[in-house]
Amino acid sequence: MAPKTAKQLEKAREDKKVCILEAALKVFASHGYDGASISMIAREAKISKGLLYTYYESKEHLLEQLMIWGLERAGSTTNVEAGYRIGSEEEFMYGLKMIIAMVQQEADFWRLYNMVVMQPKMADRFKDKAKSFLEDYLQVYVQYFEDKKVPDPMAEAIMFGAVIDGILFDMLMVGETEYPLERVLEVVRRKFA
Amino acid sequence: MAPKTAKQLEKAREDKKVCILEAALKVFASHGYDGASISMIAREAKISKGLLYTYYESKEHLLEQLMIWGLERAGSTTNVEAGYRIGSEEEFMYGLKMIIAMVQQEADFWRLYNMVVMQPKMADRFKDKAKSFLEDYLQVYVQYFEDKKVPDPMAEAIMFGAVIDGILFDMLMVGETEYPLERVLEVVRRKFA
Amino acid sequence: MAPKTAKQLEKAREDKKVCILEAALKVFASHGYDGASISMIAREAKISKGLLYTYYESKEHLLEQLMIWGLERAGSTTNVEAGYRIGSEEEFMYGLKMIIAMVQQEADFWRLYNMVVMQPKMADRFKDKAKSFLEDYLQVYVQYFEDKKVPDPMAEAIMFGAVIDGILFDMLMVGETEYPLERVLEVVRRKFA
Amino acid sequence: MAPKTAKQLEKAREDKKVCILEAALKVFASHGYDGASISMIAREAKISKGLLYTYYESKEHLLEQLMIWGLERAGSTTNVEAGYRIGSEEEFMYGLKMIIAMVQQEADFWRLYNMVVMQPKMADRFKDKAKSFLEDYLQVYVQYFEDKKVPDPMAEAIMFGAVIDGILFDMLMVGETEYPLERVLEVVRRKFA
DNA sequence: TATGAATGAGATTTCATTCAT
DNA sequence: AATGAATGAAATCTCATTCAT
Repeated sequence: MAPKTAKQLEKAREDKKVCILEAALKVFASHGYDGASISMIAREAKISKGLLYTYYESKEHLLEQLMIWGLERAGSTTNVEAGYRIGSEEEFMYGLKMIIAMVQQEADFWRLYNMVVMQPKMADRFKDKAKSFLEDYLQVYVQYFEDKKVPDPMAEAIMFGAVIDGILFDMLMVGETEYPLERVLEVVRRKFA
Repeated sequence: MAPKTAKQLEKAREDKKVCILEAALKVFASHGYDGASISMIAREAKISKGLLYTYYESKEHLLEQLMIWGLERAGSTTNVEAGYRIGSEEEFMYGLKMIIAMVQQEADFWRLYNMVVMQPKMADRFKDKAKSFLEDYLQVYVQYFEDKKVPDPMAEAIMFGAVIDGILFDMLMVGETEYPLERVLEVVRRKFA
Repeated sequence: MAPKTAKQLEKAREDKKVCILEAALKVFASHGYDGASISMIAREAKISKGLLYTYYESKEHLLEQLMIWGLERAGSTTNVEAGYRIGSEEEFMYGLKMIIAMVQQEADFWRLYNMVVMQPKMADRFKDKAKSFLEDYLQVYVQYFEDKKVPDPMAEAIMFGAVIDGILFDMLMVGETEYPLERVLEVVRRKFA
Repeated sequence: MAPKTAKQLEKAREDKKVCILEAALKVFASHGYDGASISMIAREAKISKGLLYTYYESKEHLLEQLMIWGLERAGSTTNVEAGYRIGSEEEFMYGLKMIIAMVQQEADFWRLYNMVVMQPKMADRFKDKAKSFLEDYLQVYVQYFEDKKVPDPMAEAIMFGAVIDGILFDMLMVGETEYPLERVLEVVRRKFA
């Protein structure tokens, strides 16, 4: 049952690390970083506290890895990359819906992300990690608004970013089932697309 | 130190309570609810730990009073009340700037507010408190967009709310000095006013 | 309203001290010495904590005075004094009923007394206070049993003391309403009177 | 220090729990429940405060387990069970001496027991636990007195119970060395056996 | 006389982390 | 690799006592 080769061993370690990250995400998201305890996370991951420490050297380190992992997943889920170019209104709306779907799916991560960035001391430690993700994003939309010849494409893109952040924030806050997403997206289309 | 008359005593108590709230806000905002300790708050307020408990019966109660206090201040700072009606584009923009100024001034409170509402268990306990404040707000803008005859005034108002939330979120996150507020507000004017 | 003469003043102080003792008794009896707080006692006595300290210099001192006061009242309620002599079976039973009535009336005191004497450190401090009260008592019964020519009057008196203590203990424990006192006293009469 | 097999581990846990109970008993008995502190108990048990909480979830829970443990030991030490029947005066006196010996041996427990049952709030929580122990006891003596054809066997048994309680109370209070137990037991034999 | 704000020590409890097995 | 007992520091909270008014 136990993996034999070095490769299998490495794979098993990776799987366990992900399993721990998932447990940590669940617990951090519902109790906050400080409100969560290592015991809770270990219990959620169905391993002992001691073992957890062989994968992540401290609670702080675990949070850090969790943020990296979440942002990476966010980056790879949305197909926005540095070179990507939005070609049509349809593509614009499709991309928007993708982002929202991704946040809905990873609601725990984004709730945690929001909590973390609101704490200046914590935010500083993760700013770099979010930066490239956000900048790629912004650039794609600056390009889109330039193509549309709006007066101040950068400001337009920043404001569009605020729209997304605001919608997501409100949805995470009130619960997605109660939010009239379709109607709001229709307004977004009228204003931006 | 103890004033003589009952009135003065009551006044002194009130002052001290506000002093503690201010300290608590500062500490909660920068460390989060669970990350903040009563010791830190007492030190910030320059009183002993024990004394804090003659004013607020528990850490939880202190947070609750802080949320009430902050939302009340927010409600009284902005002149948005149930009956208010926005009459012109100038008034619309003025109101918007007021909100932003308020949040900038009370940045600590809004950072804390954001952290709290992201934690489902905590959010539930404060939903009622925020509800009337938010509903009054929404109603004023629904009215404004109705007057402007936009297709779906409710959705427009909700989306406009998301714009505000998004801008504020981004500003709280990156720090207000780095945020190109003027240019973004210009875009808002073009889109909504 | 305030008393003028030194005598009235002294009287007022005495009254207040008794009022505090009564409050302390109630609170100590239901929470135990360590489980009771000065705040609770002051609240029960409807005075401030500060004022309490002008009457009793410490919590310990308050307990001590309470024990003295209670034992004195017990001594004065029962008409058992050093010289007293029980003359008949009727007097014997009457005296027994008096003791029981007294403890029922002063149930709080005796509950507290029991708790205190079970703690070796505390008991030592109050042994002297209870001693004379108990010795007078014992002597009266030794005399009675001598008159009755029982084989070992001292042992008989000690055992009779145990009977009283046991009945009272059981009554304090189960609650007097549930205790079949009449029937038990009838047995006592058969055995001892 | 941590044994290997699950069985050994369970055994070690059980041993440690008993070790803690013994320490708690000692400290509770000499300082009372509220007067005793977790620090004192941990020090007595030679473990850290923190560890105590992996065995007992709270001070209250520790007391509860201590009462259960003590009553169980009392029940198993005396050979009085529901079906047992006292057949002779010798057996009667033997049983009595057994009870007294048990209480002498477990003096700390009974001192604590007495303190606890004197506090109405506490007593309520332990009444059920003591009930079956006491009822079995009572029943055995009711049977004995029925066999002896005394007028009111139930009252006789209850009074006999009071005798035992009284003797034990007095012994716990004055210290067993000073109590003329032999002579008093001789009186008991004359009256009841 | 009377108040209750204020303190500081200490209470109960939690938890990140270590380590023997 | 895996466990969870063990620790110690720190958290929340309580309370006897003092003191300015």
